Order: sequence, then structure tokens, then C-alpha cells
Amino acid sequence: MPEMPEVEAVCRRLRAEAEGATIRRARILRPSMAKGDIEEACRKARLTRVERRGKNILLHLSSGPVLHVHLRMTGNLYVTVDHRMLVTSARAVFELTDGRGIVFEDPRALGRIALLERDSLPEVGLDPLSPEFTAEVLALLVRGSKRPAKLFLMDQDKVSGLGNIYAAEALFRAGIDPRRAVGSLRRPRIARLYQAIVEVMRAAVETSDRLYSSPGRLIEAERQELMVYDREGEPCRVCRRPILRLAQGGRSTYFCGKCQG
DNA sequence: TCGATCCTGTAG
DNA sequence: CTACAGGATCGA
Repeated sequence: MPEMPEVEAVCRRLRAEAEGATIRRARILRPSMAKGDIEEACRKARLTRVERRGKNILLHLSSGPVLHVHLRMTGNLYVTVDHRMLVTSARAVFELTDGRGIVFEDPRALGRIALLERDSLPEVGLDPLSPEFTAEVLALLVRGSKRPAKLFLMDQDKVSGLGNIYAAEALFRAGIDPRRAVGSLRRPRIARLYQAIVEVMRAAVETSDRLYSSPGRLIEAERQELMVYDREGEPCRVCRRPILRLAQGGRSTYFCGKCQG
């Protein structure tokens, strides 16, 4: 259930617990989710580096190629003390030489795991927490676009890492109607949107790092207090009007009709 | 740019 | 039973 902050938390934990570890062998439990000869590439390979690009996780192997993991909607990747301890939704396990295991779990099985060459790694847009992401850059990115603001924010090729929740939250904070053509926003609004994105994502990384990255399954607990997501019919925390829901790109968008005019 | 699709689980 | 789920891709 990850957007960028949750993926970041997963990566941090993997780095702390398994970077430098050696994989004895990999077991693919659901072949339809995997691409490439992963079992061959992982045999006695060291996990040299854990990298994140947007929502993509890249596990660099000493054998040369890179394991690309995408958690999609319900995936998770974590270390267990015993590689034989597997839940039913485990889709792949990387058995380490010390007996632990890196488990790729995904009840819904929408996630993907693929073996890539170093020169064909996924490219995504700017990370919202990187120094290169500025209000000026955002203004350039939206220029000329007629797309609804919500869909623009969810486009991983523009700004990477926002999903359905944080896109809605950022738009609320910026006071922007999610249907508004993003290219029609004026400069001050864009600056406010920039600020909102950075604040929402920074807060989410902090809370995710704290609770999402505990051992084992994901914990569906308090994330940062959400202003609009999944709050249809509930009063807006600012103006008390009921939160509205509409469909955009086949997904639900939650917003306040008054605060986001 | 929209809708269908990939899967399974859960809430209503 | 239906609707929907924090994602992405494909074809019309």
C-alpha cells in the first residue's frame, strides 16, 4: 500500500538490515509476477546497494544485474529472521546465507519483480524531496498542460512518488480544485502547490519511517492526519462542509468543494 | 484520454 | 452480492 514515503521506509529498513548480505538462493513463489532468470542471478550474489527511484526499488547485485521491485498497491518487502517463516501472501523469498530471508509479499499480487541490466533501469520524474525540485521547475513542468491537477500529480514521469492519497492531500493544502487544468494555474498558486507537495511528502516520510517499517507486515495505523482522503461525507477540517468524492482516471478523488475552489 | 485489466481481500 | 482498494499498463 505504498506511495513514495512508504517505499522509502521499506528501503531504509532494507539498507539497515540487509545491505551487504549474501543471498544463498532466491525462490519465486508466484512466477507470473516475475520476469527474468532471478533465481540464477541471485545465486550466491551479494546485495550491494538498495536504491529507490520514485516508487521503484532497485536491489543491486554483485553478480551484475539489478533486481527491480515494484510494490504496486499492496506489496511489501522486508527481512525475516527465518527464511522459512512465510505467510501465504509471500510471492518470492531471497534466502540469505545467515538464515534470514528477504520476503516479497503481496496479497493482491499486482506487484512486480524483474531482473534488469544496469543500463536499463526505470526512469521517473523528479523526486519531490530532492533539491532539484523547486517551484520554478514545477512551473516549467505544468506549462501548457491541460490535464487535471490531480492526474498531473500522479504522473510518475513528471514528479515521482505521489499516489492517490498524497496527490489529494497536496491539492487540498494548496487550495486547488483537482479538476483544474494544471497549466492554467498562476505563479503564486504553483508556488503554493510546490510548498504543499514538499510538506505533505516530508511529513509522510517521517511517519512512515516510524511506523510502516516495523518488522513483518505493514502496519495500517495512524499515518499523518489526512485532510480529505477517504473522508467522503465527513466535515472538512477547515470549513466543516462535507468532503466530496469524484472519479478521475478510474480512481477516487476526495476534495473540499469550498476550500478547493 | 478513457476504460479494461491485472489479482485478492474486505467492507457495506 | 457489489463496490472499492495507497498502481501501472495496454488497447481502443
